[in-house]
This record gives sequence, C-alpha cells and structure tokens, in this order.
Amino acid sequence: MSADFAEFKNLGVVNTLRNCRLFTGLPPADLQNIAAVTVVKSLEKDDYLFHEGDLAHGFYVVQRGAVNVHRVSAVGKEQVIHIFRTGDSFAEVALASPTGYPADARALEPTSVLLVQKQGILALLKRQPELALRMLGSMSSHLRVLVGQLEDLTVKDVETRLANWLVKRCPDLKSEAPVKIELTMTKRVLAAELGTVSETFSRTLAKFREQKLISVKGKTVTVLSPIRLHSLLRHNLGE
Amino acid sequence: MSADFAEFKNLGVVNTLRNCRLFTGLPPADLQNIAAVTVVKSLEKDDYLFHEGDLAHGFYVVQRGAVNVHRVSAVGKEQVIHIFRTGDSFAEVALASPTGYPADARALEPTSVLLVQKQGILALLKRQPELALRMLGSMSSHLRVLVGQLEDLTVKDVETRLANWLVKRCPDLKSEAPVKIELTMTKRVLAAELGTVSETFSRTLAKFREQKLISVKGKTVTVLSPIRLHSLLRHNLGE
DNA sequence: GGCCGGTCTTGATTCAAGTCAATGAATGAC
DNA sequence: GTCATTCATTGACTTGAATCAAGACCGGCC
Repeated sequence: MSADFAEFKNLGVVNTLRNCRLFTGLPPADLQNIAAVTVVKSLEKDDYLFHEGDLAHGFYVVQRGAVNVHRVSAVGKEQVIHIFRTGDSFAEVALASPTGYPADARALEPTSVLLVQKQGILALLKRQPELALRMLGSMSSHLRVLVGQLEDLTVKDVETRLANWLVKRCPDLKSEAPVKIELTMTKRVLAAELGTVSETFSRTLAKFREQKLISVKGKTVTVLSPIRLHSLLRHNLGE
Repeated sequence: MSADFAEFKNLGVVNTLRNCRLFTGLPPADLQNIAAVTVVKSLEKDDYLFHEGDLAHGFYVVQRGAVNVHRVSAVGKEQVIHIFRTGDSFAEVALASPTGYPADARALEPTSVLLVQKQGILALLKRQPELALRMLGSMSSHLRVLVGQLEDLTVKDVETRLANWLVKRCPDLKSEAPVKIELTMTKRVLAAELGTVSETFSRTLAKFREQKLISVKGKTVTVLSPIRLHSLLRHNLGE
C-alpha cells in the first residue's frame, strides 16, 4: 500500500470518527491516534457483522449504510434493539467485557463500518487520560439515551409511542406549519422499532389521518399541525 | 471533627465503594482517593434524593437501604426504572451531562447514600488514567445491563418476564433442588419492576403454583424445580 | 399491456393484561 | 385486646393490540 493511499484512507476514517457521538470534539491528533487502531469492514446487505456470543474484538462505528442490532428467538422472530446509521457507534460494551457480544448485528444495506480494536484503544487510553474523560462523558449520555428508549417502550400505548416519534422529528413544536417527514425504511421496520407490528402501525396512522393530524403519501408523512400533535402527546402522557 | 472520626468515616465509605460495581477491584489507594471526593447523605423513608431536572452534582452509591428511581406522569402514576440497593450506583450520567437528572429518586426505607461529587471525580480521573479505564469498563457492562432490561421489558408476556426473573435468581439451572427466594420488597413494588401490576403478578404466581413450579409462603418463593422453570422459560422465548 | 414479487391497508377474531371492585390476611398503633 | 391501614388475592369486566385472512396498491420485468 502506498503512503498516499494510506493517508487517504486515514482521512476518511478520521472524518467518520469525528461524526460519532463518542468522539465529537476531540482534537485531530486524538482522532488520528484512534484511527490508527481501527480496521475498515465492508458488508453487503444481509451480511452479519457478528452474532450473539461471538468473541468481541472491539466496538464499531458506522461509516456508511445501516446496521440492525437485534436478538432473535429460535422461532426466527427478531426483536430489533436498534438500527444504527452513519455516525452511530455500537457494541462499546466490548471494551470492558471479556465475554461475547450480547446480540446479533446485520447490515440492512451495503455498509462499511470501522472496527475500533479493543487492544489498541486500551493502550491508547492509557497514554491519553483526557481522552478517557471525554469518552466517559459520551458513554454517560449514551446511557441516558438508552434510559429514554426504555421509557418510550414502557409507554404501553402505540398511539402515544407514534405521537412521540413524530414529535421528536418536528423542529418547532409551537408552530402551525406542516412538517414533512421522509420514512427512510419500510413501514414494517419502523413499526418494529416502535415495538409493534405493521398492521397496528397502519391503523394508528389511519387514526391520526382521520383526526387531520397528519397526511400520508407513500413514504412521506406530513405533520399538519405540530402543536396539536404535541398537545395530544401531552394529553396521552397523563395531562 | 477529630482525626480518628474522620478515619472511621472514611473506612465505611471505602468499604461501600469496594462493593460497588463501578469500583470493584480498584486498589485501596484509588478507593481512598475517591472516598475523599464523596459526601454521605442520609434519607428517611420517602425522602427524595433528587427530582427530574434537578442540577446534577455527581452520582450516587447506595451505602444502606434502597432507592427507587422512577419517572412520574402528572396523573401520579410511577414508572419504576429501577430499585437500587446496597452497593448499587446510579445517576452516573451526571458525570458528563451539564443538564439535570433524567428521573426522580426516592428512598424506600431509611437509607444512606454516597454522593460522588462530579468536580472531584473529574479532577481525580485526570490524575489517574488507569482508574478511568476501569470505570469505562464498568460503565460498559452497566450499559449492557440496561440493554438487558430493555429486552426484558420488550418480552411482552408477564409469565415470561416473571419466569426470567425467578430463573436469574437460581444458582443452578440444571438442578432439581428447590431454591428459596426471599422477596425483599412488597409484591406490588416487584410487580412494578416487572412492568405489571400487583393483580396480574398475583395471578401469574398462582398459575405457577398450580403447575407445581413454585410454592409461595408469605415473602418466600420456593422454586420447586429450577430445571423445569428454565425449560418453561426457553419454551416461552420461542422453543 | 399483463403478470408477478413485494408492501400496505382493512376487517374480523382472539387473548393477555389492565381496571374496578370485594374480600381476606397481615401489620402496626393505641 | 380493638381498630385502622396497607397488602394480597380472586372475580368480573373491558380494552388494546397481536394474529389471521383477504384484498389493494405499486413497483419491476418480459
């Protein structure tokens, strides 16, 4: 490999790292150091990155594409834990745990990920305590996000979960201006992310449509009145 | 405060820290350093440690008693996130986030907790990178636990969740030997932790009792055959 | 055009579990 | 001891949502 090519590759890696929650705000030198302990992996649609129980060699950052992290019961029903997209990191648990990955991970489309190697990052953190501080901070907020998802799922009512999901995508909740939301996945997958099935999802969209809260055209959902949707949500969460 | 008393107090704090997931395995010197940046707080039953949105001054380790971390909708219904007991740490999110706590925390009984102060621990971590590494590891596994809870709750069926809960408390799953499990909380609270209500919980216990899987006497649940309970669980999770 | 492979929608049915309500059992105060 | 309060259990009822089943829509492809 020529020096030029190595440098080019490194630049791409650094850019990906910079976009990742875990590393945002790190000085370029840190990013270079981290890039030095990563390996790029390319996946075709439906390729598995790892399976539950596989020995963990590090954690991952999505450079391009999408990865579905899920658990699967033996009858084949998937419980989607999360869909990770460009810039997301996942499986950080591998940094600490000597045991295998706790779930399966599969590419939903042609995807490339960075594998940040466990041994490399451990050595690096030893040299650079400041970096450890920042990562610790990022992990804490990631943890908080998980707690949030946990809440979302414990709100039992699908209507409320969908309202919540839509509201999160409206830039201004106090506005009357319609907001267009493009669905980047099939409705079946989105339904799974919301912890339900496509039929119920469809019915719930219909219910909102009847109430003139949204309109749906193909893969575009338009929130007709963010403010009214928001007040519905507040009402459902118990006034 | 006399030097003797200070030393005595410190000893108790160090012992508590040692029992906490976040710090197990740390050398005594590290523990002493951390103890130096903690404050002990005593709570009566039903005292609040913090409320959602309160400015976070650090994170907590339970020294004695129990803390209920929960969110509450305005109608007053509590969603229990977790019950933290002696040795558990919580609200680590406060280390990184400049925003407030994401939930409420209330003592379920007379309780004392250590507040590990944000500013102090930050300074300490700067001096001791090794410590940061270990904490990072601990946080990762905590994160994994949360993912596990998330799974638990997405298993929709109460019977399965209870079976899972019981199985986790059996030391040997391959054994026929009965296992006694003491309930340290009221059944109502346990039901909430399992994401259900006391009535349904009661019925589910009754169902298991009819199948001779368990027997219940007051606050003691005896798993009559761990192996059969485990096979029920596997069956429910999809063969 | 017409014929498929998907995804999406709608309807009818079923079931788990939450709610309401009544009654016991246990605990603690006085 | 009585009385009160909280907890636990059981029954009857209701409901949200999963499931099953049947069309509708919407590509691509020959």
